[in-house]
Amino acid sequence: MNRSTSKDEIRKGPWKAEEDEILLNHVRRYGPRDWSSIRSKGLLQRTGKSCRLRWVNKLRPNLKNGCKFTPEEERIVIELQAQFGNKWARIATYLPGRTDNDVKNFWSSRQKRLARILQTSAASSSSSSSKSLRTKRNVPVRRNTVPSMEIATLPFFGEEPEQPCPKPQRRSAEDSETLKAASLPELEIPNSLNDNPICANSQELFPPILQAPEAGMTFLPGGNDFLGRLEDSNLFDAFEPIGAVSGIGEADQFPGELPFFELSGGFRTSNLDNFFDDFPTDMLDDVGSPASPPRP
DNA sequence: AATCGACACAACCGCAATCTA
DNA sequence: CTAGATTGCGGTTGTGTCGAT
Repeated sequence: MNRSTSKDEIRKGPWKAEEDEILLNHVRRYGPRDWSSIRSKGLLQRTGKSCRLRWVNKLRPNLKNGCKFTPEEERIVIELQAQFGNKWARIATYLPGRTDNDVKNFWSSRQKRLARILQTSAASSSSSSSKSLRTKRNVPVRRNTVPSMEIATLPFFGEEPEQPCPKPQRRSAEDSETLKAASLPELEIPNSLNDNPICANSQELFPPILQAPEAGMTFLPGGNDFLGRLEDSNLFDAFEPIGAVSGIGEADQFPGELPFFELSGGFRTSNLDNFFDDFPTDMLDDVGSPASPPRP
């Protein structure tokens, strides 16, 4: 791979612990800036760009490294993506401990999954044999699960404090299936950032982040946008129109802080919780070929 | 046991915006 | 004012892991 050779050469690829340590020392001493000087001083054979990225994505304090996105975080991302588009850095400011890269990866992963689901369903719709994902991954059909719109009416703010980063590992298939089979408890995870030590700590570290980036910003729940972007209205015929649930048509206002965690009047868009996970995969069997891909 | 596909994650690249001399 | 340097962002790619077959 020729990751690093001569002294002048820029080193690429995975970071070593020693490099991280050097980078951390630099930040401790000079702060998170002057990235280019790290190389010019001969401390590391990395570009300033690379150093900055490493700091932002891995070394910065209070990052939720190794934590899968909680349903709450997933919902926030979905909402904000509908609102802002692919402004990952902006979206990430609403998710303490998450980086733009995290959000970006999460989203693209979801998009791929959705695209695959739609593709599979389109391909199999003609043959009416809907093995698709369910068969392949042995996903149980959840005909009795609570429809998303009903979930939206459930109490959203849990009581028990969430364990911070309980397990730094990927979501196992078992996790996913458990989540699907018994989604309600999972959906009632606590939402208060203050309950999460890491998040609470983040308030000290990133106070500005917890303010709405734009004061008085109008928050359109985004559900309509988001659904619209799926460009397959038939897909959602089974659901009530979003606006039909407790006056969703009107714009909500962000409170001054913690915009997504303390919305009053019910956070209707929780219908997007685990949006993709909540797809009963066979539901798509009745859907014809999408007019166009979900969204690039 | 081997293989494959899906997924999560890390890191690079190119471009744009911003800063600074 | 301007050119070069630096920083920030979004898109993309590469890799490792895990479950299913």
